[in-house]
Amino acid sequence: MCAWTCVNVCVCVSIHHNSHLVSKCTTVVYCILSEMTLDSTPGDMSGWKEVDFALNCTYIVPDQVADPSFNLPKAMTSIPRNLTFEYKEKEGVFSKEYIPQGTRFGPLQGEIYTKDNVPKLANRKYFWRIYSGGQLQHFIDGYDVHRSNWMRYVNPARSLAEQNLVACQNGRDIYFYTIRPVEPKQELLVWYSQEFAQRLCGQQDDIKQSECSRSEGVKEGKDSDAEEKIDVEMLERDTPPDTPDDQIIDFSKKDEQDDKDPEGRGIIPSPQLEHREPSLGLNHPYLPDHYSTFPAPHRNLPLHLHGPLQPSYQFLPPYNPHYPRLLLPPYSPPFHGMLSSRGSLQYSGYLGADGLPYPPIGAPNLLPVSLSYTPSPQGGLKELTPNISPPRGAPATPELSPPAKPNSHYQSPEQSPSGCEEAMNLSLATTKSSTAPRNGPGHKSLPYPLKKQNGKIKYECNICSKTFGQLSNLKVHLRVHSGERPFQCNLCKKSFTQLAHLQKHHLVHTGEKPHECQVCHKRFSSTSNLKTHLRLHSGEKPYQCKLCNTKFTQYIHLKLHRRLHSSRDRPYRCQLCAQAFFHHFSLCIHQRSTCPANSSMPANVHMKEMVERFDASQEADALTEAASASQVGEAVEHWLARTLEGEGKEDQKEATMLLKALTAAINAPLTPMTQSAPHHNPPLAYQERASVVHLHKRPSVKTEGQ
DNA sequence: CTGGGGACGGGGCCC
DNA sequence: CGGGCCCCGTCCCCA
Repeated sequence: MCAWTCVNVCVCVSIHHNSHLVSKCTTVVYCILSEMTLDSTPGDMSGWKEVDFALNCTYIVPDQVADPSFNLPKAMTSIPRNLTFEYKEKEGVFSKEYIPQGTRFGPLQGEIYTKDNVPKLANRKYFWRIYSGGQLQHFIDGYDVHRSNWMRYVNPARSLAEQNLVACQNGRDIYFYTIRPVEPKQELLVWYSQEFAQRLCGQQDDIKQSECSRSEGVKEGKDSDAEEKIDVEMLERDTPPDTPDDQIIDFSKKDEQDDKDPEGRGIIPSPQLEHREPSLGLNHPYLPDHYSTFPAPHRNLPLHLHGPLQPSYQFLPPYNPHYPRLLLPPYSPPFHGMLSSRGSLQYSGYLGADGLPYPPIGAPNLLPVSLSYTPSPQGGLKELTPNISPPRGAPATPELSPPAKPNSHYQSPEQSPSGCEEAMNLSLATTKSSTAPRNGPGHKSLPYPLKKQNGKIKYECNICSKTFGQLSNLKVHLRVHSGERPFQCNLCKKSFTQLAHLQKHHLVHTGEKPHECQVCHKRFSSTSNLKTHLRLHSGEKPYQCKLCNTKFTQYIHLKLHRRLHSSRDRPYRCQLCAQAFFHHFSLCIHQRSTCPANSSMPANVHMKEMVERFDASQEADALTEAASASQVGEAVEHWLARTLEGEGKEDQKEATMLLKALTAAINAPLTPMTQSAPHHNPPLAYQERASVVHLHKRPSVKTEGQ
């Protein structure tokens, strides 16, 4: 923070065109600098207010202003040039280049709702609360990608270590400030400022007004209390328990409440909710351990709902003792921190990723010159609900199918970024007015440049990094992210990303079933469905539950079936990794042999699966909890023998080895690390986590996770 | 709860 | 470069 304030002195004047801000900034900076120099213990920062962030920020990065004719959601086009959307575990916002500490992004944009005019069916996942005079004044709703800006995509930080942004309310706007330098390709992860959290806590925990901030303290309001309850209820509906198998990255899971499209039948994927968290539960630094006892799907919610809308947030302390450390990162030496990781880097001479010099980030005259087409990463279909199924009578596209050129909303060649060979980054991308030379084939109709690999163009999606063999495939794929659905059914107004889908859909209306089963002569509208049907004749059941070996002809049936296993109470939960078991001895085996949190043991996924399967077996059920190690060992042996009947020699050989390991684990003493007492009858912190590894590698049978 | 059918989404690839 | 076709996968609905 010292560094931050120091640089403020140097840079503010040169950057901010707003003289008012400059003068204020300088004044405040000197004050803080002095204070910090005298006493730099982290505790000193506890008094930092949002106004301090506002006054001390050094760089202001405005949103990109996109040409509205591009018809792309503002949430995508507004992203500043030094940021980009990327898809890792999920979609997020990443830095493209070094961003110094003390950089301000924002303000957050979105639909404004007062308490009274929040639509009943509003999706509150992106709600931000704006307070004024201690009262909740309105919400900013980032749900609509056309009204919100890129900030809606910034993921919440799950730990102090990864947090690099802090959210502050300044005036009636929300800004994100970098609280540490952000390295290139690092994800931006935000958490509330202390004050912000306080306000939210105040709402939730009835914190006394006097404990809240001087200027923006929050008064507990009964209205908002009621509102919280509603929110939580909605949340419960919004996030149905997931299937136990977190190994399956399934972005097509449905968010049943909110994602109903206007047609009321199709449900839009909600990747935001899915699989955000590692299964082993990273504890948020602000939250005590109980936090992890809440179902994972809740923890997966966006930042805004981690707030008072969730019970878990109750544990957020109004003043977090850790927080000041954020402001004084240990690696940020006084006076140099801001540029420390860049050595002698000077902003005046800063070279962009494109190798071209450009003025300091955030200078007002530095509005991006490019429309970096960064389609909504998580946007996918979800945020584009209005486009997907436009309200009747107001079709997004004419009632012809297809109504428009599929790529009509992409940039025209004239608008497209430069495609010159070296210009593979967005920094050189140009706007509509650009006269930069066009690139070779495949570039001109894409709104972003493509990379080259060994001289060949790599058709890579800039959102999810999927690569394609042909440009046309990539273009079609991009609709998944942009939400573009150019093919609309003129009968029911449903729209589709591909003409073939529309054509298939038409069969719904015509009743045509072109595919016939040669066995029973039943007819089907699709080959897929015919194929599924044929399994009934062949007896093929490719989907097998690894816990009880029940097989199914359809994957969805296996998924439904698995819930039965996970819904049973598993009272014995590992306190290290949160995996739960039906039996105490299974927990013991787990802790001695397969607990992933026990770093002293090499990860053995086969063993892990064995333990899970045995735990769910009838042999395990038959044992008493007081069973001796030898009795457990005997049961394991019996279970293995039964399970492996008819298995191949290889499997048996492998199983024998595993049995030995398992038996050894039963008899092994607990390592010090795993000696936590079994957790009896806890609320299940996590749903069962199924393994993706298949003990018996039979290609014809797909067990869970396959 | 299981099983079967219907519908749709997405990607590969050929023309 | 886009259309067309095919395939795989997933989910919903209902019996």
